[in-house]
Amino acid sequence: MSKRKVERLNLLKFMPFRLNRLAAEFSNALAMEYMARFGIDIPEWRVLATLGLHDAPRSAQYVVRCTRTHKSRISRAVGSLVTLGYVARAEATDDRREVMLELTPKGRAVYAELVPLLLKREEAILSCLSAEERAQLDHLMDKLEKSFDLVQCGD
Amino acid sequence: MSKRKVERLNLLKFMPFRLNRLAAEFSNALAMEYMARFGIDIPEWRVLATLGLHDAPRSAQYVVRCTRTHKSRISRAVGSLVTLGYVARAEATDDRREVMLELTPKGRAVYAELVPLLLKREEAILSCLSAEERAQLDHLMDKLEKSFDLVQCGD
DNA sequence: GTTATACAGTTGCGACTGCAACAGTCAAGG
DNA sequence: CCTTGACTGTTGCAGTCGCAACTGTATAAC
Repeated sequence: MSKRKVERLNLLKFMPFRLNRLAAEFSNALAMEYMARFGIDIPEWRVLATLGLHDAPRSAQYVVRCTRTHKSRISRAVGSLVTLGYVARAEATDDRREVMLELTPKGRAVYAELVPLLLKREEAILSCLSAEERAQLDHLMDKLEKSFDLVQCGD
Repeated sequence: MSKRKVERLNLLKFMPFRLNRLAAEFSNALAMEYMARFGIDIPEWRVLATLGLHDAPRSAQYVVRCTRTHKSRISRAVGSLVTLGYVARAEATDDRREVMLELTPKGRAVYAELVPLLLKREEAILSCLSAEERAQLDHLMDKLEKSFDLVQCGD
């Protein structure tokens, strides 16, 4: 009768658990900012951020690819943003299946106001790391992302 | 009329976004294993992992603290695990508000089978990093966790 | 032109989640 | 003893999510 010792696992040192916890804390710390101020949630913020990065309209499919977010989520987020008057939908002239999206002036104003706030908050949270440590973190995450085949957003 | 340049933000370099994406990928890569095999999901796995780490029964509240998971989620996860026959509920003798939880022999068997599989998978995913890089990652996450006041599980 | 296949985006549906309200229990103070 | 406040765990409810089915459009093959 073998009474071999059972291999144990400490959840607090288990990578998926730690990542989930950290991601949730990080998001919550920043979400306060825009949720309260402009009535948008995280998927909506992702759409805003993607459209705000460019000056020309983009298709919904493009946003899906860039944000790695399910198309149904993007579709609903776009719906909310249109209702809020932050985003305008327009049919594409060349391929009428696509829906072209762009920020309205009101949406651009929100974006311009939001981005510095968020970057400042991110900065505050990362201030517990030295410059070198931040560079390490960036490098490590790059490596992990690449190994997951999470390649960049093909423009 | 000031036409100042708008500050932009690249979502792919924005920490909460990256963390969320990485956490989701990591979890999905491992969740396959136990979801398919034993019909449990992530919150259920967390309960299993917490109880499996100790030999004596623990209260539900203890699991809540260790996993940083909402008590309603834990309550429902425990319900499923009891139905599956992996966990046994017993009233606490000293404080009858508490529900003491422990793994059944069947639950222990699942734990013993699952842990090596998960550690192996985690290992495979982290194999894109050198030993030094892994130490760095661990160190950086420790620092971030501490700065979020995510302190250890008070036993 | 017609058919078949592939793609973009929307929506109904079932499952899951967190919040808040709740019942049961405990401990302290009068 | 009784009341008050705090704590543990459960549950109803409303909101969100992903999947799969669907509509409408484009493209290719014949």
